[in-house]
Amino acid sequence: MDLLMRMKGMDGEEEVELSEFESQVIDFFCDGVRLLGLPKSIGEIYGLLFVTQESLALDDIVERLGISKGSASQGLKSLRDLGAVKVSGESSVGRKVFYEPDVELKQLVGGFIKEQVMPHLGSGEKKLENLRKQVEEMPGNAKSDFYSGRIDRLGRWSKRARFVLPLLQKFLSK
Amino acid sequence: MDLLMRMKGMDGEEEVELSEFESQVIDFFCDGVRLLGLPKSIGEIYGLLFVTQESLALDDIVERLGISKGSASQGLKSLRDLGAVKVSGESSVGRKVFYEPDVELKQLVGGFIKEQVMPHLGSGEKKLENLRKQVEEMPGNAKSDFYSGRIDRLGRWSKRARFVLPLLQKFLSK
DNA sequence: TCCATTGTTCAATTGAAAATGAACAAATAT
DNA sequence: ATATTTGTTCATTTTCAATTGAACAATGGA
Repeated sequence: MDLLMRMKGMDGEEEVELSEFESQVIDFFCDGVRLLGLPKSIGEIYGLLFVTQESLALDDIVERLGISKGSASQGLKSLRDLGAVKVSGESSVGRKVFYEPDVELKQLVGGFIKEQVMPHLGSGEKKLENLRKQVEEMPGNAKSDFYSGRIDRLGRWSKRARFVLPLLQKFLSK
Repeated sequence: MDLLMRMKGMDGEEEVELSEFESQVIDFFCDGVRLLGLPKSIGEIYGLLFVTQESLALDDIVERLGISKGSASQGLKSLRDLGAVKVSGESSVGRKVFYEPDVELKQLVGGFIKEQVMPHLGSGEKKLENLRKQVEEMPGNAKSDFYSGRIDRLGRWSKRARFVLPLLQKFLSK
């Protein structure tokens, strides 16, 4: 790296304040992710990518949002897992990675369902199975009948969810 | 209130421990409400009602769950607002109110959509409208075109949500 | 090789939201 | 009237998850 680039590196870290418009769009996504029970930083990062025409690297995100590198790294990891951001091809400099948002609602919802909802549904069903066994081992009486009915109902809820979630995705396609 | 009843009141507050089965069902609902971004106490209260054949009053809930009266009161209010619990008729003693759970999935999901999702959707649309105005006041150039496209996209997301949510409820009915 | 750049991990800190508990209100019974 | 039961409110405390920041890889360039 030559002198010129080093100098650019030194004072090139302009604290590029977010415009009012950018801030408001980012806030919009912060609200959105809170509704989904995700950390605010994820909304900030996705919001910044959404409102920025150029793809951004981790350092850009850290500088523009004023968050820590750790937060940005973890947030980007979550967003990658969710399929909400993708790696842009135009890297070229070293191993630096640039990100851009996936802006297709269907993909976003699909990723959320797959990563956040399905795992919970699965572990819930395991717990249900365990509960059902406990009921079967109880002495048969009015109370165990009541419990059995409740567990049955939970089982039906679970089935409905597995039926409806893929449908939901389908209806978002077009 | 006579002496007998007073005495019953004194040692009638048996710390009725939750059975292992009851605890596990309650845990099940705690996990569930966390996924929806609601406080744990709401899951506990609904879970207790769900796993109890008799309808319960606020004091019963406080005693059996070992939570504060304030928590129970607020939790029950939320659950009433969500339409997840209803007041049982069989009160009779004073103004004491007994609760039982609504166990119809369709009702529960409907209440959640109406109380939690729709308000957010509405306030989001107001923000969007405001953002669109800001874009219209920008000097026309490549950047404002990009912004305009993004805001359009968010508008379409919102429309899709309003279309799909009622559909979701419908598919849970039977 | 060795230094600079880029990114991850994780223990410690912080902060936002939930729970507490005491004061208060409202209704009923005595 | 007065006391008791029942329930709500809200300022404080607690809790737990998100964030930080420093240490640690891993890669690439000089």
